[in-house]
Amino acid sequence: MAMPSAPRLTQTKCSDCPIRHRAVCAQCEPAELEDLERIKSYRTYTPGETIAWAGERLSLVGSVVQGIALLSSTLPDGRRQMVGLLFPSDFLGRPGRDTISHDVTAATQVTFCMFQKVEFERLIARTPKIQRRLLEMTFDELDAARDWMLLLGRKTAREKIASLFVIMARRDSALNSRPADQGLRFPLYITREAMADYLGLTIETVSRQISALKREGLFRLEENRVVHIADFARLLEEAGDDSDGGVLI
Amino acid sequence: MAMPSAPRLTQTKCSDCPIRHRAVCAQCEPAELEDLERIKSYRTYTPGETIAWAGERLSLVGSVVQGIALLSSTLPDGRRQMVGLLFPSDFLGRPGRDTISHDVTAATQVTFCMFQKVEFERLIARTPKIQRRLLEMTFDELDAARDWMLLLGRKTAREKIASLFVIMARRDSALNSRPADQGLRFPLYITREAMADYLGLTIETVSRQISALKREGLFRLEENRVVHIADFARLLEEAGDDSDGGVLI
DNA sequence: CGCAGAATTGATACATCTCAAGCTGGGTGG
DNA sequence: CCACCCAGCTTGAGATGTATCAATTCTGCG
Repeated sequence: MAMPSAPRLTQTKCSDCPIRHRAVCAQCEPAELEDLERIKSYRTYTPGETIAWAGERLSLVGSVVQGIALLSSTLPDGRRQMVGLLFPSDFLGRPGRDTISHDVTAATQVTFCMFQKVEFERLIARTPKIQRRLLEMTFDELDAARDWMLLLGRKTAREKIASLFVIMARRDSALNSRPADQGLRFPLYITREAMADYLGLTIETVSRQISALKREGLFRLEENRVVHIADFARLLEEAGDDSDGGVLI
Repeated sequence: MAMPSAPRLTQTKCSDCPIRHRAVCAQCEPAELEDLERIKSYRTYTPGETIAWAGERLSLVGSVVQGIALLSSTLPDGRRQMVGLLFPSDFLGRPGRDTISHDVTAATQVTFCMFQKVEFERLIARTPKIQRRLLEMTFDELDAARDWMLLLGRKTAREKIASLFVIMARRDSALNSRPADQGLRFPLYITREAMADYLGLTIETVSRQISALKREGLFRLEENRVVHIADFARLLEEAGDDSDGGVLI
């Protein structure tokens, strides 16, 4: 399995959209989808491209349709911390605010289904179902952020790497069903630097811990970019959280 | 200034409520407040008391009216990380979920204005204004959690302490207007252990850094529990984030 | 083929943790 | 009223995990 080829999306029909049942529009009726279709537009960014800078005015909000985007904060002296990893169906932006609080960059080629913020605000004001879905998604992100706080504050470098791989395996398998005969595996969409920024480590430590876990047979790497997990339960154990017996989802 | 005396609340009228204009009910009209008044009830917990355990069924949601509550997560081996600090007007619980994801404890005597979750859900379903306010508050908490991720992942112990004091000074001054002639000051409602758990440090490191900053004249401590800040701008600088010139709020 | 960015590996430094001892203030009971 | 106690806090000395600095080695690509 090579890294994803990422064909450029030219999607227009919501009913065929890959994130139709997961995104902010998940609970919409056909009539409500038509409302959305009238005001949506697609935007695609190339890997490494900056989508927005923290503090910038951003008059758009929207969902990741394809690819991965990164949210990060930077201290004045350059230290950086990733604070969010946006997978397909995740929502970017905040209705009711006109600046964005974090830097947003494209990790891979990434396509958004965007709305003008003012139009989206009008829409949620008259469509409580969408507002409710957005509330659910925001609570989910808050829970995820808090879980990440536990990782950042209390886990060792080894546990951090194992936890990251667990999360990425779960998120990937929720989105893509891969042939089961090849075992559990997922692409590492992000660089060592992005991993380091997500985990609050340096790239050297990330590299050393990946090497150590690999050496101990927890996974193998295909061309340094695809992880093949040998024993998911053992990886979960290394992640340090409650060992719930190795259930994937 | 001694630690707060915390008179027990026997509040019943929303219109006199100290958090009336900040909590989830902030935008409610008098008629909507009546709806809330019918289903609300007060609960008070004593310092140190456990309010709920992570994973537990919790059929209540509500707002902190008075006092401080702590949200934390624990790893199987006992390492703990605080993931939230609930001040008056902050909301606890998640409509649409019947378990709570974190441990909740009382740092001080703390009083909640609670609702049965099912009743609150019915209420927000017919009162989009409350749902909208809850969405705003959840976005604010998400932003705060992400800022905390930057602290946990990238700041030094010294910066962490300075940042905590900045946050506590801001939150305290937003709630209580203190006589200006005595300079900027706020009570440390939480123990060194809670600070350590919030900052991802040990209590020894917290203690050493507090001593160091105190020695350098950034603040003084009154009976080890009230912080008198000598130079807020300097404290902000020590916190490491963008030095925006020492504005309090 | 050779270059540039990304990743690995090694040697050393240092911030924070760990373990241990002592201090402080408030409460209790003789 | 004083001696004691205990939880919370401080301070010290040494251990350790991760950062830092510095080479190499990979990998993809023109």
